[in-house]
Amino acid sequence: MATSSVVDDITRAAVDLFSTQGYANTSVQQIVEAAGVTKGAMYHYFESKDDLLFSVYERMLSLQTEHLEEIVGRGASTAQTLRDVCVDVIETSIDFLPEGTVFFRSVHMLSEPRQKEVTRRRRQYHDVFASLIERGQEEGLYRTDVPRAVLVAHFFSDVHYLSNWYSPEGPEDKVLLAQQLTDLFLVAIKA
Amino acid sequence: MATSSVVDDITRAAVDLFSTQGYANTSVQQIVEAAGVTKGAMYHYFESKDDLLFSVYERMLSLQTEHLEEIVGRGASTAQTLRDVCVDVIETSIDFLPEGTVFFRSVHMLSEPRQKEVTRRRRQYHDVFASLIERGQEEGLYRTDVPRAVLVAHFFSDVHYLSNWYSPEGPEDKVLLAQQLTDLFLVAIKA
DNA sequence: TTCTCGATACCGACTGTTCGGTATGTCGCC
DNA sequence: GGCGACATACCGAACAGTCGGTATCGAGAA
Repeated sequence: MATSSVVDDITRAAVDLFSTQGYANTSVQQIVEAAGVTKGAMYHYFESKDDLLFSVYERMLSLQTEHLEEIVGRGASTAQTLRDVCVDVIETSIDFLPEGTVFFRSVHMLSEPRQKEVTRRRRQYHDVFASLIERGQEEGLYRTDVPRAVLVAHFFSDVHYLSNWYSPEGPEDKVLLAQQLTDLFLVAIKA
Repeated sequence: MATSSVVDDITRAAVDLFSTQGYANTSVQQIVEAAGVTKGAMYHYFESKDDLLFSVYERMLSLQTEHLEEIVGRGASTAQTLRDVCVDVIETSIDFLPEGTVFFRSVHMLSEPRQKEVTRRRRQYHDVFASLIERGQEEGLYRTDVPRAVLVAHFFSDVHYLSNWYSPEGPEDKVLLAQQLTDLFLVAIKA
């Protein structure tokens, strides 16, 4: 289909501009010009500028949830599963660094219902993560002197912060970094 | 001075609105109405909306830099100094939670020069922090198998992320949380 | 094969409104 | 009488979204 190309072009341009200029500072006109299409085309495929932003999140959230389910589904040990989940979410966050930038900067610009939806989806992810830690705690693997919510937040803070300092052109390698951050986390929560 | 009250009222209203609605979604009109003053008053004390945002950062950055210098100036051991710095920055970040929200969400909305200035100031802080870790590494206290930049980012990610999940009304106590997060960090970087 | 018709995929000038910023004025105080 | 501290009406630009159009195409009737 030729349509998918148009949609992709628009999405790509939007992510690019949103991540460098911010959502509010980017006009629809800029996006369509960068994508090489017209406003009419954009409003044919997207309901609103808001909708465009949401679609960026949609894609990321779906992908990460998918990965999570796949990894948990493997049925490995708790320790191995948690490690794999950590590494994966860090790696995919690096793969989608611009999306992450947009995400953390501009979720609050979404309309109420959409913001709720995003929050709901993220919480689902966090809940699975938290239950993994809980299982590990029951197995005596992880410390219990710090509230689980703090442990979870402690991990996701790294993921969140990536878009604020990591540069693919920098010295850090993606795979290595994912292992290092995961290791820092796992060492910290060890019983 | 009565003026300081007006300035404070405006700043308070701005932080409040910026943190709940975002910078771009908050009009100058809303701010002055919430502060109980007029546009004229605001533009008498602030150059622009941008200036208003910057002043919020100014205050936070100055305070944290001040604290940092005081703590380092005490001349305690490296381990103790680092611990104190960590606890302090977490605690003050909690004290200035709305400011933090605004900060991390809207720095990119600042004008180029001001953004540069903010980045410069933050880097200064990070550099002092990094040199503390370096000193600790030389003393054999902290691990050296992970790049220092990663260790630094790992810590500041927690500080950064606070405004995304912590609620003063929630079950976590400020002082306790600061200790817990600091502990997680220090355990992770131990040699 | 040709012609029609509906539908999908766009096009781009236009509009209503919002909002940052300003110009001009007023009022009290030194 | 002039200066600092505001008040208020107003301006002009930017911008999201609209709307009346056109082009292309596939299916079915003739």
